[in-house]
Amino acid sequence: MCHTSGVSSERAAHLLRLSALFQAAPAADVQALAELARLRTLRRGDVLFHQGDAATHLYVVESGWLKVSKLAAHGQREVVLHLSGPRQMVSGVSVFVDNARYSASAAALEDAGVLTLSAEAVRHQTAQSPALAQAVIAHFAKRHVELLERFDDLLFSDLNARLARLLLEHAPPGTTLLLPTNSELAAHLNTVPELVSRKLGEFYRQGFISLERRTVRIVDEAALRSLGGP
Amino acid sequence: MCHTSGVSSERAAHLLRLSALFQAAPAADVQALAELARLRTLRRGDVLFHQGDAATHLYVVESGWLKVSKLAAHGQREVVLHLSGPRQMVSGVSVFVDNARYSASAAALEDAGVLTLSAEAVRHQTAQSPALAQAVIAHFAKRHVELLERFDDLLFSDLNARLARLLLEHAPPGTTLLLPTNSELAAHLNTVPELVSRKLGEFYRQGFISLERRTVRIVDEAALRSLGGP
DNA sequence: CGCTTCCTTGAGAGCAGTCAACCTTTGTGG
DNA sequence: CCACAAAGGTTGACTGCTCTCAAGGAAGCG
Repeated sequence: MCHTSGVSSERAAHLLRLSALFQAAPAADVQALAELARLRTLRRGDVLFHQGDAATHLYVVESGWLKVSKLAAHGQREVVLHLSGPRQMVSGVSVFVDNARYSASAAALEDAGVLTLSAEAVRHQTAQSPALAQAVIAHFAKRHVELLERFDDLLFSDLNARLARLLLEHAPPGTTLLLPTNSELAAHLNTVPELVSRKLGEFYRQGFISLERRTVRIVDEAALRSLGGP
Repeated sequence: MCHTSGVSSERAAHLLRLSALFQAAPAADVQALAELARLRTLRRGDVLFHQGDAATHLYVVESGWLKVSKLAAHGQREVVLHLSGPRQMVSGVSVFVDNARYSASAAALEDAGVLTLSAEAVRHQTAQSPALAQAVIAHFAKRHVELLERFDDLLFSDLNARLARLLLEHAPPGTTLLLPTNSELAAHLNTVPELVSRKLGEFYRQGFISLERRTVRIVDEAALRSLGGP
């Protein structure tokens, strides 16, 4: 599935210092963490951790993209909470809760490399370094606000609105976008692939977007905005 | 609407030290905050802050209960995110985001008293006191996990399951519970009062609960659990 | 070319939401 | 004590959105 290897502490320190979370922390603190870091390689589709697993590690993406998602109990339903790219932290939250389990799953969207840090080490370093603690607080606060926005999005909007907003965000008028699979879109919109297909078709027929193969371009921005607004 | 008054710093310090957030912090740090604290009195229904207001203050509940909820854009729809009672913090998150606005609203469920602390002062003290920073991190992490559980609840369960779980949680078998209004229940379940009425009626007719006036008691625990489980 | 995967489309079912009417309870003032 | 009003609760009929199932078509890859 995936592979863990040692990594020079200089390289790890370099990566950590670039990360959003650790860039504010003193070099010495980062160095201490870096010595303990390992680099793990993921292939597209590999799962970094499953929802419910004991939260033992914190990860920093080095390359590639991960998706963090929640899975419905029995069904196949999946909702994407967040995408994490280079320099971003994954699973920061669970690590700071006692005896926590991951409350979501993380998987690689493409081949990726992640630095793994043990929860214990991170907590210890954070307790030592006020600057690092500040950075963690700022990160959590930001993530929390993002999550609340997602709440609004998923609870108060119908599918037309969610899809319209997704298109406006990812394919700003004037640009073009190669769509991922309908399944992946569905996971972002909290729906099923069939509905994505239908709605895209409707938008096309109504002249809101142009659609060629899987390439989409916004034609009628105003229409999409009015769908996304209310 | 509501009333702000000075409060002796000894009393404020005492309250703060009892709060979940500040109990781990050094006395000197708490004292500094307490000098700046004011006590605000709310009457049932008063709104402490509205979603979208600039996030200028952090609040610690002294007495009474507040509900933190999100409101749908135009409609009347409301979803309760969290209830905060004595010693609990309200709006901790927004205060640590730059130029943030409250991402939810807070209102008093009953007459209440809250200590108000300026965002600036809290951020400053947190930067000074590592122990306080640790407490903030632990609090945020816990809140984040709670929010993700709410996600599951609202996105992956139908109304029967949500109501069943709410009943099991608030009226453990053997105990009895006086229900709030259907509107309030609806806000917890992300639905409308009519549906709450209907579902409670169904549960009663099926013999899952006993219902007299507004007093409910669980009769068939297994049935409710099986509704809440899948 | 055949396999697999994904996309598309139709038909139908179910849950949730809306609207409107009516009923119950509560509290107030005459 | 009654009359009344206001707030909340209940119920029925109806609509609409989303999901499911199933069949068939297009695209990518060996």
